[in-house]
This record gives sequence, C-alpha cells and structure tokens, in this order.
Amino acid sequence: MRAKKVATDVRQEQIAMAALELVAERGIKALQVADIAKRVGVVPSAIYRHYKGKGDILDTVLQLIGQRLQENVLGVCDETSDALQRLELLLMRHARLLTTYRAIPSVIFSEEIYGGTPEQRNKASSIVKPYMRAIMRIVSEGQQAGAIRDDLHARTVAVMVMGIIQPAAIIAHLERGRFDLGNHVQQAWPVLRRGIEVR
Amino acid sequence: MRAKKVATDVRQEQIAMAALELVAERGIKALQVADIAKRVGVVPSAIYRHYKGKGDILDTVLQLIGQRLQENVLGVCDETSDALQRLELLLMRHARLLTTYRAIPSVIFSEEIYGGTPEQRNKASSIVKPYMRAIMRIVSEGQQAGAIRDDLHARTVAVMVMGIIQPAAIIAHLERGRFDLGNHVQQAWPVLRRGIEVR
DNA sequence: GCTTATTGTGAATCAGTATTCACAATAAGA
DNA sequence: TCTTATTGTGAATACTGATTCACAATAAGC
Repeated sequence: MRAKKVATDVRQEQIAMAALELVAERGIKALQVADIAKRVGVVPSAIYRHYKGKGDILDTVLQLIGQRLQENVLGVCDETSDALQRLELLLMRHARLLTTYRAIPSVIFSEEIYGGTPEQRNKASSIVKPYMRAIMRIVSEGQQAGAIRDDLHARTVAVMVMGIIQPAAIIAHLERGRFDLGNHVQQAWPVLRRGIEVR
Repeated sequence: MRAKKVATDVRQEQIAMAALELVAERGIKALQVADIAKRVGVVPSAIYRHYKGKGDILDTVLQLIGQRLQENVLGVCDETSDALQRLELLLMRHARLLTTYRAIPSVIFSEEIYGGTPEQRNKASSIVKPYMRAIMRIVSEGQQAGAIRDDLHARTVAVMVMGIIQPAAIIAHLERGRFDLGNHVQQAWPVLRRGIEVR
C-alpha cells in the first residue's frame, strides 16, 4: 500500500526523528536507511527524496542531540542561579535523557572520533565541546560566587561532572535494572560536591 | 612475494596483536580483515587458516584488552597496600594505557552494548565488569582499613573512579594536545579523594 | 478536468567487506 | 629424495547496505 504523499519539510522532520530514535537506541553505526524508512512508513529509496544521503541525516541527528543537551543547560539555568544546584540538576536531567535515549553515550564516544576523518571528528566535537563549555561556565560562576573552590580548573571539574554520568550509563545498561542511573547520580553528586565546594 | 610459512600458533599471536593495535587505534567497527592481514604481512585469505572468522579474532582482542586492564590492577596491588594510593596509581596506569591505545574507551563504550545481541553484550561485559569489581574490591578494602568513607557504596566510588578517565580520554583526543590526560588525572584525583576519604 | 512538480515505489546497480575455493609452495618427517 | 600436512595466494563468490533509476501516483494550481 502506497504511503500518502507528504510535503518534504514534514517528511524531513519525520525522518530526522526516526533516525534520532534509532541512533539513541542502538548507536550510529547500526543506523540503516532501511530501518529509518520502515519506521517512517515508506520504502528506503523514498528517503533520498528528502535527504541527499545517509550522512546528511546523521548530521541532522547530531544537531538534535546537541540541542537537547543545550536545552537541559538552559533549563537548569532558568531554574536556579546557584552553581552547585545547577550542576546537580543538570546531572539529573542528563540522567533522565539517557534513560530515554540509552545509546547517546556511545554516540559521544563514537569510534569516528578515533578512526574517522577530521570532518567526522569535528562533527563529534560539535556535541561535546559546547556542552563542556556550558558546564565550565557554570563552574566558573560558582567559583566567582565563592561556592566552588577556585584553586581548581573549571575544566577539571567539568570533566568530572561528565564523568559521573558517562561510565555509569554503560554500567546501568549492562546491569539491567540492578544499577539505577538516577540513583547513582544522587549518590555520586554529594561526593563530587564535597570535593569541589568551598568549606 | 610469498610470505614465509609460519606455525599456526605463532601466526595466531601475530594476528591477534595486529588486530589489537588496529582496534586500539581506530575502534572495533573499523577493524577489517584486510588491514589485519596487511599488518601481519600476508594476504587476507590467509587469516582464515588460523582463525575461523573475524568474530573469533575480535573475541581474542577483547580478552587481551581485559587482560591488560587486569594486569594494571595486579600491578598497583603489588606496589602498595594503601587503597587510596592503589586507586591513584591505577588511574595513572589507565591513563598511560589510553595514551598508547587511544581507542580503547570506544571499545568499552562499544555500540554493540546497545544494539548488539545478548551475546555481544556479554562480550562487552566481559571487560567492564571484572575491572569494576577489581576497583570495588580496592574501595572496600579502603573502607575496612578506615581510609575511605564507609557510608558510600563501593560501586558508587568505583564508577566515579572510572568517570575520571573515560570522558577525559575523549576530550584529550578532541583537544589535540591542549588537554593532557595524565595531567587531568593528577588534578582530578585529589578532588575525588577529598570526596571519599575519611577525615 | 488537465498539467505538472513532487513524492512514493520496486528493481537494479554499486561498492565494500568477509569468506570460500582451488591451486601453489613450504617445511618436516621418513 | 619423496610424501604429506600445513600454510600462503589470488580469484571468485556471497552478502549487506547505500544509492540510483525509471516508472507510478498524488496533490496542487490553473
């Protein structure tokens, strides 16, 4: 049965969302045009009416992921002005995001970072760096406000914040319910806070 | 020019080492039988004289990686009995390993964990879990010895220890010399130590 | 209703990688 | 030296996934 004809901007959106879900479930490398098509409800060759190729779809997906991370940052900054609280809330939001999109860590740790072309590396960068910078900004503000030790590099702290989430997401997945990511964040954050806060 | 004939146990070893290097440089997905063969100095079809298929080579590589991580654990336990020092030394060794084998984090965070079969997930587990357990053991010993807070789950601490290294390795790679992994460990470890040590 | 640009389809093509296959060469043992 | 098991080779095959291509169908505009 032939799918209904849909305007290209609508179909592009559907394709992007389908691809995002698939990437988030299984990672980049497992993404196949045929799977996207199936999820959208068209045949694979129809995808090329709306995107030039698979690479273009992936570019869009990476943008979407980056956006979601940035939305989380904006959200916590709206919610409180206290840097330590911002970090805590950001970790919670990040954990929630990863519960929905389980494979996102593997996107960030994509093998393209190592084996890929400079172009591919730049694309991976395009997610990681802005997020890192946003966290560093929060840390710096906390240092200026006297809540966070200013003898530490903001980057060191920011990397440690990311370090709460990233390995934990993997382990949560491997442990199948015997290790809860949100729970881990609640336990790990006070440890890190103790390490970075001014006493 | 025809390669010299080599006994299969020797060739198997060569193949495994070549594959390990390639995986460590570029990750699992970029591993190709042709590249292994080239690195060993034979044609691709010769590989099948010694390994049933690519999957068997990969199994061997995963074992080798796991072994190296365990060797690091054994090494630090030989070197000192103090848990906090063990963790610090382990982090140093881990950082050193990752400087040599850059793509190892992506192996551990392999997309197979998410999208793969249960069998593939078990294989990924086979690296992560023993390493985690070893760290947890060190943490537990530190708690019993009164050096590490015993109000924390050993697992929480172990995951945080891993969290010092994993995102940092990526960022070191992306930053191209502007972010040194060993340096980060030296800065980050005291922060974590402050969070976990008994005062 | 007719025209036309756009979108959907199904088959074919292409490219890349893993693997098989049949022949060749080597090294060890008798 | 001869035999044979084992390992190396190069071509062919098989498989998978991305993409092209030509035809079909749809929806909008006149």
